[in-house]
Amino acid sequence: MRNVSIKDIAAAAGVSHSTVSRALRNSPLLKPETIARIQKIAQEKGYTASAAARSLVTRRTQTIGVVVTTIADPFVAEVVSGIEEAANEHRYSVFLANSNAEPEREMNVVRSFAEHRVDGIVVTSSRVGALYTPMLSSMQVPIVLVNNQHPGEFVHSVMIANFEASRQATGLLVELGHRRIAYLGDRFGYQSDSERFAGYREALDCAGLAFVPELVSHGDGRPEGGYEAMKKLLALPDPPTAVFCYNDMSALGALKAIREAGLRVPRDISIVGFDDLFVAEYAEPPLTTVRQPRRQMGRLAAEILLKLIQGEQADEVLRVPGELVLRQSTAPPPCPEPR
Amino acid sequence: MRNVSIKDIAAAAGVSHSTVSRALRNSPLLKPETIARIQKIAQEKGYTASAAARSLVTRRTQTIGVVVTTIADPFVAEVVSGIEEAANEHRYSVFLANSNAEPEREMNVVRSFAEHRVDGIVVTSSRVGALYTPMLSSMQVPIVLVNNQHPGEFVHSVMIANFEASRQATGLLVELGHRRIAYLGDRFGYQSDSERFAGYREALDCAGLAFVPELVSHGDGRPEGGYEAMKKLLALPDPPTAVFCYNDMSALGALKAIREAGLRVPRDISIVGFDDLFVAEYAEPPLTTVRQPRRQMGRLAAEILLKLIQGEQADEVLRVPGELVLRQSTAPPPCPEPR
DNA sequence: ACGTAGAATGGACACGTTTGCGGAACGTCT
DNA sequence: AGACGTTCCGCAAACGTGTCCATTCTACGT
Repeated sequence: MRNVSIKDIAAAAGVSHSTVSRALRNSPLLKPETIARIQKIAQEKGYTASAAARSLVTRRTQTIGVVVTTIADPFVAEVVSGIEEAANEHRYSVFLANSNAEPEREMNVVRSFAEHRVDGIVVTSSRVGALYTPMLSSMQVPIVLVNNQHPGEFVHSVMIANFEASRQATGLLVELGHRRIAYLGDRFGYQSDSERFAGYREALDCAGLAFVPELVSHGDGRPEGGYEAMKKLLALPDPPTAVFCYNDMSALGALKAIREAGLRVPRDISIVGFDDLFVAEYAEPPLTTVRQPRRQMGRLAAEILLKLIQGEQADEVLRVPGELVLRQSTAPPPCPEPR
Repeated sequence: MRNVSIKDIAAAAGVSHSTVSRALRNSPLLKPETIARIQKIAQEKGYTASAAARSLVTRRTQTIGVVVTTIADPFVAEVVSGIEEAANEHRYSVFLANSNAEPEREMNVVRSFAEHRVDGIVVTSSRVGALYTPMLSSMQVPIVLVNNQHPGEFVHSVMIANFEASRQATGLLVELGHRRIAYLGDRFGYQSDSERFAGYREALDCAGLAFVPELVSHGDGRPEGGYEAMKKLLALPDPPTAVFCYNDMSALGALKAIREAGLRVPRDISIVGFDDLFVAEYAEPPLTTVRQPRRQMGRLAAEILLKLIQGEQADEVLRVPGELVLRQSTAPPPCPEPR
């Protein structure tokens, strides 16, 4: 059964289809009673405009594409939630595509977005494939990145203020009295890792603490990597009394390593994470960490994108502040053993 | 700058646009060299077909709509990941829409899907608003539900085999030697709760254990509710030695309540969850739970939907088995206090 | 050389919408 | 009464593609 079109309504109302079109868009060219009459008929017939036909002539699809490495990543999911929310408020719909960081899927994503003529794109994947960058930008639409590790050739992005947040987090450990503070980083050379590391260094400097290279260990951003990296730190002759971790996932692994070593958090060692993933709250002990306003970041990215679509100016790199969330994985350092 | 169309290519190749259309679709009506020549030109000009124009005439959009309450729910996100994956393999794109369980947004979702003429819909939200059910079904497209609590008027759905999984999980506790096994359920009357409860009852019956009403307590499916419900159980004169929880979220709350009561898991009390959320693995202790093959369920839902779109038959209610994952929150009951 | 079957291609319309332009109806002013 | 300005509406073209039908071209058999 065909969908009812503007012409069917025109026939029913005894007017031309142009008039119907205008009536449905509340054109001031029509007299109010005509508008009301036509809208009533449209309502009765259960009319729904065809986005395809409309966008064919308006050259706007009211649609944005969102690429993610995988929506199964809770971090990404919340960002997308914010994007979708903001888009919806502006009557935009979102196409979701997972790239899985696979070149083939990345091609599919580009093709799909191009064919559907999305008005703009938000990329929420830490890594964008090299070959895929030029393809994305070749399709003449605005693009906004969220927390991207290689913003390189793109202009617009929304990012967490890594440096400041990291300095603040490390600062907390300093204030608690720690003097041997380790940095458990990420080994992939991401921009966020170097920024967080820089914040860590800065906090040490401010406190007049010397930087000790042995106190830096690298994981892989996941619990397994954090676990191994923490074991190395624990094996030092003089282990740290506090560890600032690149992210919560690493911190989870670190917690496990510490537990297995028979030590207690925060009594023996303090741990600070980064992200405030849901699990941070339910770790044992609940993790002190830096909250990233993920949903908000998604909203902002969408709003910047929508501005760009309207042809307006928008922030090029927007830094949003993190928030230090105090839980129970941080405490003053243990008293030196009495001797 | 306009996108290059089929006509531009026709002009460049000195043929009619119909020929180009055929060439791009590898029609056997054209001779191979013409096809090759035209495809080459299309390639050079960076041609991308317009999905809008195409779907206007084919009456197919190669698009499916996915409604979720919120993509920020990790459970949902993984299901969606599976849906998107399967859809992509069949060259379908997905529209993602969050309903947030708000009537207004639900209306928006329906409008948006209707206007975009999606070929089918997957609903991954535990609750579908009453008013919104008829709207969805009014738009003449196939619909598949995933783990929906009120499948009511819809025909097709994919669900976890609650009863069997729950019986098995409770059975584990029985085998470990527990005799006072509690059920920490959900209070909203969801179908999954009653099915899981039924499985629990069945396992008790099989083991010849009497059902004790006091050993049933209700949370709200979230940690807070689980926490409160567990406190009630702990306050009993003769508390349970094991608890089977409606889901992992409730179990997390239960773990917290137990910790606060100064008891240890699993030494004093065993806990089993349901879902195998990511956090289950990193809870303290790591949680024994029932894994739901979320991604797989998403894939299946998409595949059923795609079959329906092709006009084929498909399973009406597909039950997928859960998998009991043994971790460290379960052990034999404590020895009775020596006296 | 000519008719013809079959292969290859073009013409035209349709899909559903928006919009510039022109025209009819109506009222107002001189 | 005629000129003119408004108000309201219809006509037609356009967006990019698919496809039926008609037409041209090619090659073949006689």
